Parts: sequence; structure tokens; C-alpha cells
Amino acid sequence: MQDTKPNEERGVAGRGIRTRSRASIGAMRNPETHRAILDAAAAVLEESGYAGFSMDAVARRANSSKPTIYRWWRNKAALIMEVYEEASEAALAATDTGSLRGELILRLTTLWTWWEETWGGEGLRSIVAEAQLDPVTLDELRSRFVPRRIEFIRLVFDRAVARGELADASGVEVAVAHLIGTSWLYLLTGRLQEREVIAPHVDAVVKGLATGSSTADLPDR
Amino acid sequence: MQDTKPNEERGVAGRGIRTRSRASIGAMRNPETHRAILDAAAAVLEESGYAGFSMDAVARRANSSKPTIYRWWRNKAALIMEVYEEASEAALAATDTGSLRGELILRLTTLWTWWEETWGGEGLRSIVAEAQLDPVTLDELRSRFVPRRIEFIRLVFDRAVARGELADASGVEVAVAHLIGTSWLYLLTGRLQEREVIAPHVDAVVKGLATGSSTADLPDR
Amino acid sequence: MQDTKPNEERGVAGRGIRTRSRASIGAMRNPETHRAILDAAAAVLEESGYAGFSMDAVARRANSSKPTIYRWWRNKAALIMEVYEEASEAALAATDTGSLRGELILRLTTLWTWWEETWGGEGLRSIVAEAQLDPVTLDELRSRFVPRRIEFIRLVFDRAVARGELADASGVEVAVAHLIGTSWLYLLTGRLQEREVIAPHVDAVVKGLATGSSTADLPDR
Amino acid sequence: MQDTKPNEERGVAGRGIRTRSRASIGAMRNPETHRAILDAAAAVLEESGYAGFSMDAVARRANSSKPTIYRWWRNKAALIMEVYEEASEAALAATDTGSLRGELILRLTTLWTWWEETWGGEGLRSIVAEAQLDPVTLDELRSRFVPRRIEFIRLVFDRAVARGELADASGVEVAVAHLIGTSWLYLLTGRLQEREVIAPHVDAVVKGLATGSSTADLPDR
DNA sequence: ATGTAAGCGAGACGGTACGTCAGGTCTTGTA
DNA sequence: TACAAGACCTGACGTACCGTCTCGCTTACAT
Repeated sequence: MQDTKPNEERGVAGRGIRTRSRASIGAMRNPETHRAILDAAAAVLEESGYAGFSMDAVARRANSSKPTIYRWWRNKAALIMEVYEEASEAALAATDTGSLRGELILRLTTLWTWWEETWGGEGLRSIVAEAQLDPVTLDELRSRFVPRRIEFIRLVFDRAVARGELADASGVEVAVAHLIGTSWLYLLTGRLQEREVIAPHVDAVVKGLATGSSTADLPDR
Repeated sequence: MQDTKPNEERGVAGRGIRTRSRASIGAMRNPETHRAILDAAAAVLEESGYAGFSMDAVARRANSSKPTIYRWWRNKAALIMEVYEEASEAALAATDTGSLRGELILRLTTLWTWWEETWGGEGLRSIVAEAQLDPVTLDELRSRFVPRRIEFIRLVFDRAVARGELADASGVEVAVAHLIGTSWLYLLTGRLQEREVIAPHVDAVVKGLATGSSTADLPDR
Repeated sequence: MQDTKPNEERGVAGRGIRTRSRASIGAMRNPETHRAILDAAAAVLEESGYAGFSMDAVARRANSSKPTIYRWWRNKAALIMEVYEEASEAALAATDTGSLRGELILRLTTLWTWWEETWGGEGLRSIVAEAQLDPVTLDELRSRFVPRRIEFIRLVFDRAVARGELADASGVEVAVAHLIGTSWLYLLTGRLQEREVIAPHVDAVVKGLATGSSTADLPDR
Repeated sequence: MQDTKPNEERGVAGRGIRTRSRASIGAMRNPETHRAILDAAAAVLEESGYAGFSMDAVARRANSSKPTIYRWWRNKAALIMEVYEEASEAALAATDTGSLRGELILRLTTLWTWWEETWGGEGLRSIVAEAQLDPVTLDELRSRFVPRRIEFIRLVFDRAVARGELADASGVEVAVAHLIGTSWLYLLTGRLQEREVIAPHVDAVVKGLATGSSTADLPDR
């Protein structure tokens, strides 16, 4: 995730542009190439968005080649997923504010802001869109990608349970789906700037959990 | 639905005043062709899904032609939106079971089932994916398409208010976003078969509304 | 060929643009419409050349409609042929300078100049190109159109025979084909500005005819 | 012929000095594909003529693809030109019968026959027609294509000069234009079957050259 | 030290779809 | 019945991007 070669000869140009092409380093995967491709992918997403994101553009930008990209990533979606996960982990560091509500609001606000102000949102929009085109990618999205995003929110609830703010973890499943689903909805419909809806949603979630998750007293239809 | 303007905008003035009459007499849009194209679009979605949905395929299937399709619909997304809205209105007729909870569960279950068992889900997935590719489509999605979907759920809450089951409409906004967001999340990640999550989500929503929407007693971060 | 309606209400705009649309004059062919279409065809050729010459453009320009054009002309080529013949007759009036050589040079120079400085050349280039696309048009070109163009040159030779400058008309066939063929070659390859080649060709023709057309003294292979 | 430059120009320097080596190693143009496309182009011309000649048809026939064709040929005209030049060189081999007249008649007869009995004529008709649609193609026709065709005839005259049958090369320019122009005229108007006109034209040319090209004794207009 | 096998760049390639253009026909309602 | 308006089908255009392939260079590592 970090360049570990201290003596690398990367040019001055910014992210994703290798100024000199370079050949193989032998019969092993070249980490510099790998890095350059990920950086280029991020840069292309940043500059051109999903609509302008083509494998050719990434290869050109990375001073690499399409076959090399396809050697390491199954397809466009896999590449975007990797670069998204890497960047989101770096950008969305853990927080602990001591209260469930505060932490959720902070976390979601940070997320929405990252989505809107970097290529992050474009990245996730790309992943979702690509997944609609290919069953394998959709499966990858469901079984691997989304669970990790869920974990990102779920941790907050786990901490609340640990410190006794929540009695148990029942209802957390629903709460997380509520927050993730709503966030995606706002992302995918271009409404990320409506940041003021975050607090009400968090409040609804927190209140729902606080009063217990029993549904026994609810009238059936 | 069924905006029949041939690609450029009609006048803005509403309220029954046609700002400009049709520029001339002459051949009118052929409703049979219109119908055939919509039917073909649905059929292609059904048979080939979003990945196999091409304007060529629709034109071929409708015994029509690409120029004719593009005369009436700006792009793929516009066509799918129209056919989706038409079909969803027909398939998801109103219900009234007398209780907010029951009605929401019924409505969502019906929706998820329609999505999964017809081309409906494929249609919405297509619309969302296409919107990520084109700003104009995204705008159309946000400003026209989603509000109508929201209305579909909101009506249920309005009825609950009318019959006194809910004190007021505060919090409905959040509740609707919760349900729509969650539904989209499950649709877009291929988890529509997990129908058992519907009830817990509805319960969370109903309970949240029942106990009032005040957040004054919630601890800030 | 001329507008014969003195009280017509043509606008001020130049050739080929009817400022107001007008409807049918009943169950007969409307000569004004006919005229407007021919004028529009010439105007479109002038402004956009063969590449930009479309039936839609002509209809629009004439404030007429495609069905009306197709009612009177079989296809694009037929329309261009008519407008070309009309204009060429008007532009290339007869001449009589008293000598075969002088008359041929004058006639050809006038023709090349008309081709180059008006839409005339574009018109003939269009006709030739269209004829390569459709056998019926090619037949029309061979059996009707070209003979008239040949006549245009042949007359000069006939006059030379009449005044005794030529002994007989033998060899005229070859001479005419030589001049027409060369002119077309220069037109179709975009070399009309090389006007200085006209005289040498005319000289070759005149000399060939003057010395008799007998080939008896020529060595066989 | 067979310019294999991928659409943009190579360096201008000629004479065996490659001004720039290939930017990189890597996959070379596949000669089989190149061959297949040329063959397919000829086959489509043969079977469907110019009217039925589409890039789609060629791509389909060659088991290739449109982008591949457009990678190597700027447009339809460029493709037809290459295939025409290749085939005409193969079909119209040099001849030497010892007399100017005999050689010209043989050469023209061979040409007209090849035009009429193979797709050759259709090819040239296509080239001429296409050139009327696009200025760049017209320029290519004038500056490169036609000079080569002229050379084909001019060689005959050069040989006649060499063996003393002609005093000098003056007048050859006119003679060649006469023969090419006439041949094109008969080709483009669908009169190739009138092979009997060849000899008179050749005779006119030969006689004109034999008696010198001086025009001093000709009366001016 | 040397052969081998992989990584790599360059980019050609087949395929599929895009959105547009033009030709020529058909339909509608007006004059 | 001629006409304008324009909808319509057909078929081709030239381009974009996908993911695969071939080529020949370079280099680590096993021999």
C-alpha cells in the first residue's frame, strides 16, 4: 500500500503518472507496476469519473499495458474495488467519541464527505454500476465487498455494546442496513450534499435500539 | 409517465396552457410503434437482463429502428425508465390493510417479489447503473424518478396519519428513506431472496415513529 | 425555367429560400413548388456541395417536403440532373467565332469556368457519382444525359462542316469523346484550374480531323 | 501500394532512411488479417458492386472487424484504392508488341476487358464516386492515384520514343489524357462493351503525334 | 555463467454497441 | 388531388471500449 522501495526512480509528476516506462524486474510480480496501476486508476476516476474510466486510460496513465492489468485484476470492477478499498481504509480511520450517536454521525459524515470531495464516491458508484453488468462481480460485491463496508459501521455498534451503551447486539443488523442503504441511496442519486439528513437517520437508529428490539407488542396487520 | 415530447423540451408553462401548438399538421406519432418499442424493451430486459440490453436488440425485437427509438427517448436510461414506471404502476397496485405495519410489509414484499420474479428488478438495476454514467440521467433520477418511488411508500404513511395511527408526519421522510434505501441495497447487491429482513426493518420504522421523533433526550456525541 | 407568375409573393431572400410556406393550389401540379425545389437544389449544391446535398436539406430549403420531391423526381440523381441541365443550358449559350479551333476553345473554357465558379461542377460530379450507385440512373446517364452533353460539343463540329472547314463528319465521334472525356477527367480529379491544357487538346483534335481520318497508312501492330 | 502506416504519416525522408524507428517492440500488424481484408474487399465488390460495398460487409466477410479496418485504412476509398492498385498491377502486366499503335490498342483492350469482366471496373467506379464525396480522397486521387494510372499508359509512349518511333515526348501529355479520359468516360457511363471505339481513338492519338505537335499553322479563333 | 520462464510494454485484434445520418416511403390533415 | 409536415424503416457510418492475443525485451533465479 506504500511504496517500499526507497531508491525508486519515480518522476516528479503526481499520482498515477509514471514518467518513464520501465521493463520487467524478472520472473516476479513488479510491485512498482502494481502500485502505478492502482494510482493511475484513482487518478483516472478523479479526473474523468466513471464515465471516462477505461482500462486503456488506466494503462496509458500508468505507463503500463492492458495485459498487465488483466494479469492482476479480473476486470474493471475488480480493479476499482481494490483501489477503493485501499483508499477508503486509509481515509476513513477509526474514531471513538464515547457515544454511539456521536460516533455514527461522525463516521457517516466523514464517509459522505470523502465520497463527495474525492474520487471515493465515484469509485463506489462505479463498483455498484459494474456489478449490475456481471454476475460474478455482483457475487463478489455481495459476499466480500459489502460485508467489509458493513463491518465499518458495525464496529461502532460493537463498541457501544462493549461499553454498555447498548444492552445487546440484536437489531444491529437492521440498523446497519438502514444506514448503509440510506447512504448508498443518497450517493447513487446524487444527493450527498444533503448532509443534514444524517443526524435524523442516526437518531432514528439509536432510538430504535435503545428501546429494545422486541416487536412482540406491535400490532400485526 | 409517457412523456411523448420528441427529445427537446416542451414549454415550461404548465396548467393546461399549451405555450406552442404543434408546429404543423402532418403525421402523428404512431402509437403502435411506441407500444411495440416499450414491449420490446421489457422483453429484452426479461430475457437478457441489463447486460444484454442494447438499443439494437430493442429495435430488432420491436420490428422498429434505432433512429425511431432515439427520436422519442433520449437514451437507454430514458427508455427503461418509462417502461419501468409503466409496469411498476400496473404491478404494484394500492393496498389498504388497515395497519401501517401490515401495509408496509405487504407493499415491500410485493415490490421485492415483483423485482425478483419479473424483469422489474433488472429494470431498476439498469436505471441506477445507467444514471452513474450520465449526469443528465442522474438528475432525472433524482428529481423525477426517485420522488415518484418515494411517493409510493409515503402514501402508506399518509393513510396512517389520516386514520390516526400516526400522530403526525414528522419522521416520515426518514422512514421512507430507510425503507427505500434498504430495498435498493438488497436489490443492487443481489439479496432479494432474503425476504425475511423486510419485517424487522418495517418494525424498526414503525416503532421509531410510534414513540415520537423528538431527539432532545439523545446524548450528543 | 422562369417564374411566370407575376404576382407571386416570393420573399426577398435569395435563391432557393421560400420565406413563407404555402399549401396546395388544388388537384394540379403546383409550378411554384416545382420551381422552389429546383432553386433549393441548386442552392444546396452551391453551399454544401455534393457531400452536403441531402433530400432533407432540399426539402427544408424549399419549404417543401420530401414526398413532394419524390412525387416529381425518381431520386436524388434525377433531381440533380434536371437542375443541372436547366442551368447549363442557360449558362452555356451558343457561340460562333468563325473557326472550329476558336469555338472549341471558347466553349470548353466557358464550360470549365462555369463548372469551377458556380455549383455547376459540383452538380455534374454529383450526377456521375450517383450513377455509379444505381443501374437505372446509370442508364439514364448513358442514354439521355450524356448524348445531350455530346450534342453541345458536336454542334460546333457540325457548323465547321457546314461552312466547309471540315470535309466531312467522319472522326467527329472520336473528337467529341476526346474532349468530353478529358473534361470529365479534369473535373472528377479536381484539376479544373489547369485551364491551359484546353488549347493543346483542342489543337490535337483539330489537327487530327484536318489531315483526314483515314487510318489505312498506320502500321498495324 | 500497400502503405501500412497506421493512419498517421510516417516521416517524410525517403530513400531507405527510416527517420523514426517503431516506437516500441510489441505485436506487429498481422499480415493474414491484412490479406483477408483486401481479399474480402475484392470479393464484396465482385459480388455486390459499389452499391453493396459497405465496411460492415467487408469486415464480416474477412472475419475481421470494422475497427481493425479503420485502423489501417482511412476510409472506404482508401481501402478500395489499395485493393484496386494491387489487383490492377497483377492483371495488367507489361506488354511490348513493337509498335506504338499495337501496344496501345492491346493495353487499352486488356484494361477495358479487365474492368468489364472482373470487379476491376466496379473498383475504379467506386474510387471515382467516393472521391466526389471527400476532399481528402479527391486529393489522394489527383496527386497519387491518377499519376500512377497515367504512368501505366505513358510507359508505352516512352518505349516508342526509345525505339525511335516517336521523335520526342512532346504531345504525350495530351495523348495520355485523351486515352485515360476517354476510357474513364466509357467506364463511368457504362459503355465498356463498345470495345470497337478503342482503335479509332488510338489511331487519332498516334496520327496526332506522328505529324508533330506544332500548332503554329493552326488558325486562332 | 547460463538457460529458462515469467513479467512486462506495446499494441493489434475480434466483438459489440453506441448514437447519428440519409434515402426513400407512408400517413395525416389542410386547402 | 397536391401539398406540408414529419414519422418511419433500412442500412450504413465511424468511434469507443472490452478483454484477449502476440511479440520481443528484460531480468530473477535454478541449474
